[in-house]
Amino acid sequence: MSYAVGVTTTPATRTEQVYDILRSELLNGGLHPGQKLKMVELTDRFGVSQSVVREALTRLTEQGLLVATPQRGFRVRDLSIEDIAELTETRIQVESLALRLAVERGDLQWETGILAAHHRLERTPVTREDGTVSEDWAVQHRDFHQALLTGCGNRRLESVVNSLRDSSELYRRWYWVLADDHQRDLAREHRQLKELALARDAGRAIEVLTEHIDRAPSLLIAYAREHGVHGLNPQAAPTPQAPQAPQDQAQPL
Amino acid sequence: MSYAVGVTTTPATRTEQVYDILRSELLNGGLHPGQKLKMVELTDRFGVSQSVVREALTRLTEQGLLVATPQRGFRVRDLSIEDIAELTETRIQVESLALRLAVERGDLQWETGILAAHHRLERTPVTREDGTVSEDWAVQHRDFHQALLTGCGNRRLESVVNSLRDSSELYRRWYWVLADDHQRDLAREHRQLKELALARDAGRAIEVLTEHIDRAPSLLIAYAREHGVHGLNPQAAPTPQAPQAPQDQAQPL
DNA sequence: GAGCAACAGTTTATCGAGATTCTTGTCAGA
DNA sequence: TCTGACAAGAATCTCGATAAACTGTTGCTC
Repeated sequence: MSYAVGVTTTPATRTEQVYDILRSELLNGGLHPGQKLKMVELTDRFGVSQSVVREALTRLTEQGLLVATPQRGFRVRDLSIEDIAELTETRIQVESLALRLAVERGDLQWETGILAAHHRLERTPVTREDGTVSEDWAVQHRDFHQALLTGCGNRRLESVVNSLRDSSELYRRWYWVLADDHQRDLAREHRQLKELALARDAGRAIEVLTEHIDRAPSLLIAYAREHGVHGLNPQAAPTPQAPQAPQDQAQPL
Repeated sequence: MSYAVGVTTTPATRTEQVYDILRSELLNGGLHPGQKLKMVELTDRFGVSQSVVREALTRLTEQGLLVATPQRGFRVRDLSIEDIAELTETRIQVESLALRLAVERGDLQWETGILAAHHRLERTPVTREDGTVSEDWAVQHRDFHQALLTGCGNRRLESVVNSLRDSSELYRRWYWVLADDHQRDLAREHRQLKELALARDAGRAIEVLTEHIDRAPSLLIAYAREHGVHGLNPQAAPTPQAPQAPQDQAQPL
């Protein structure tokens, strides 16, 4: 899935390249909730035409990562406590479902995949030297959770789970910054998940997964209650490590 | 939701108009699984530029209703037994979940909504004079099921359910034609759903809903097993009532 | 007759500009 | 000081054309 490091298959179309970059910036917290995405900026930055950027933004909009208003352009989806709560509830329910099916149906290949993904995750440092979350870790993390569920043998269900997880990623930076949670032992949670899945203990695996998913959003909601809802407004928030989009790394395609 | 009949708010952009039309044709079975969507045809038909059609198609692709291949255009998603099975399983699981939450949490407004939607559904004839399924009924049907679930108070979950249901709609015509099922008493199923929901009997409501969702796909799968998998290939199938896209109704915007 | 290469016709991806619509800032009047 | 109208500026949506890629056919070689 992400082994092939040196192969770097160049995407066929420019739209896809722009889409990939924008998407990864969104999921890695490079863009603020509510932030406006300006056409000219993006076309300049990528050195492509409007059509290309527009299609990329349209796709991200359809995924629920952006919001489009006719004649008024695109912006990053807004944060709100209600949405975080609903999103989290949905994720917990649907992902538990998928995990149960996976534990029931998973075969040898599934087991092996979990072991491999967990090993890679374990050996990838969470943060970089400068303290920001490593993109590499984010990839391994995603892969591990995907490996857990892939045994369910239902691609539709998997894709629902993935799409919900992506939506949560939009908020990850804000979990990390606003509700920073130093006691958390992420590695332990992942180890438990791996072991319970392999032991085919669906019940306890779901318990751990629920706690795993719920922890960050719960803290974020608690933070917001404490500091007033406006604590969730990124502009007003105690602006964290380099929240600007890395637009200085601009490089034409 | 669909009360306002005379208001016909003209969509702001041309893209949206084209998108709406195409989407409704897809969901009402106006287009074959696997069918190619040609640019020139569509631009001619709607009297708009390529950009407009392209954006509409891109959005439908992102929803999983179409499939896009770089340099090779767009086509309607293919039918396959595996996909129908997976889609149905996912729908049953997720929709049951939402129904359980709705029954637990629904308030007076929810109850009223179910009654109203059911009444409208009951009074709308299923088929038109010529035997095809009425689009109006399809709308009322959708609204009724949405009313059932809206009590769950979770918009994310609702939107997952809706998106899965839309995907199933893609296949509805083929259920109808290939596995035509004359013994079925749809009205009774809906009445039961309404009554069990209002009686707050989540368990039995879910039983009925599961059967309701599962019936058509089960029959279709059985049909395919009997006639060979190629029975699912619309081109090869005993071509039903007017399977052509209604492209003669072309009218520029 | 099978396989391959070149060619013409068709279709898609991308571009840059024009027509519309929104946003912002200024100014007059209450 | 505040409200509302107006105009300049900026951004979006849509268009039609060009460049690039694909498809199918023909003719050639073995």
